[in-house]
Amino acid sequence: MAKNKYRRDELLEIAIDLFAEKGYVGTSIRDIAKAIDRSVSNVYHYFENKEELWLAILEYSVQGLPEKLRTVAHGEGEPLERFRALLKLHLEESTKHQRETKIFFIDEERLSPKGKVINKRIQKEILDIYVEQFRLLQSHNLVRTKNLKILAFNVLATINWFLRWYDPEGDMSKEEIYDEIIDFVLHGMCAK
Amino acid sequence: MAKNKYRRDELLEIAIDLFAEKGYVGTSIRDIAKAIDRSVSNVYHYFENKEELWLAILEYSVQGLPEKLRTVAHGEGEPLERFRALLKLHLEESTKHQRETKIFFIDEERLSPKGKVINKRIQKEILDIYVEQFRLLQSHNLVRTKNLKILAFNVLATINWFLRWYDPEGDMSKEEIYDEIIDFVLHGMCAK
DNA sequence: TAAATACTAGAACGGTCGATCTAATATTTC
DNA sequence: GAAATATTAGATCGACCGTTCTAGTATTTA
Repeated sequence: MAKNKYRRDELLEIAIDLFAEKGYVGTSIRDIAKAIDRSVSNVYHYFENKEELWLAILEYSVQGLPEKLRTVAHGEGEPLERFRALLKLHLEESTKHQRETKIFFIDEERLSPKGKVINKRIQKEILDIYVEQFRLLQSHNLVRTKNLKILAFNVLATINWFLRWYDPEGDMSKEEIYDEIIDFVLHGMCAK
Repeated sequence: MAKNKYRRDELLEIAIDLFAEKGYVGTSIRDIAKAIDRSVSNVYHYFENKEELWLAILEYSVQGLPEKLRTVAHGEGEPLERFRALLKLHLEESTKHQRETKIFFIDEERLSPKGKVINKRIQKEILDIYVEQFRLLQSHNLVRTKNLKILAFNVLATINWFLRWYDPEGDMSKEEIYDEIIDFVLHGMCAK
């Protein structure tokens, strides 16, 4: 009972790697099976089909992100400091699940209706968290911009684009990069 | 001589539509032929293979972007106003070629080595234009951030992400959105 | 220990893929 | 008007796709 869970997760890990590298359509079940040196049947034993495998990856990683973000967003403290913590957590979580988050954005259009719905829902949840934060900050006169939705898009742009160029092997430490990004975002939105 | 060019371009237009919607791997030559009600051979008559069709799209649209941006970047006027014009042009061009620019970012990893090289080159050219601008602005004490490359990534993030959510049918006019984005970017980078 | 269940491999199925081949019809060139 | 060339359709190729089927071997359950 512990073993099969282990083998299932191994399979998920490999699938994440391949999906992140070659995309959903570009990765075949045979590719995944071959990469972990098992048979195709083994994949179908743990997952009903390719789409369910994809959804399992989402559940395994990205699914929980909105809840984590909300915990910080609804927490205690000064509004601006809390928002700063929100950005930091979001960047950290994205880095931790860099491959999965990348998949999440790359192939969203190529999924079945069911997959699309789930994808859209998660993105909407995250967007709403930010818009809500901006409304709060606005009531403290801490936001300059008028359109909060566009502001949210711009902030999410910076966070999500970061995943495209960030290289763990690069010169700069994660912390340094986080600080630069947070600085950019805060000045981009703040009133003073 | 005019006619075949015309039919070739029609083909390109359809291909852009489908690639933007379904991605490179997700769109077959048959899909393209069927969408324009021609035979598969017709596609292969105008383009050597699928990859060449892709490259033709790049040439048709995105290829010229760096040169256009450079023209503004190296133009006359106050550094900051010139940079503002650069952002505006970049947003306008991206919107004009929204579908192609989207393709450009979506499937970059699924190309042949040749395609990847071209893709990377264009992205590098654009990045360099921005880094150069920032160096100039920095010498006028107009840039707050230390790391110019990360700053460039952040600015490009905002511009490129805009293509993902912008809906021509939406409420806001393009001009309004451009202004919001430019405002966000300028405050994100500027010193004062 | 016997029956039920979990797991695994490999062949096979129907379908689509990019690409090619054959052959016919326009169009241009001389 | 004849030869060369451009353009078209449709059949066909081998490779690969997601998925299923068959059949075997471990492992758990009673």
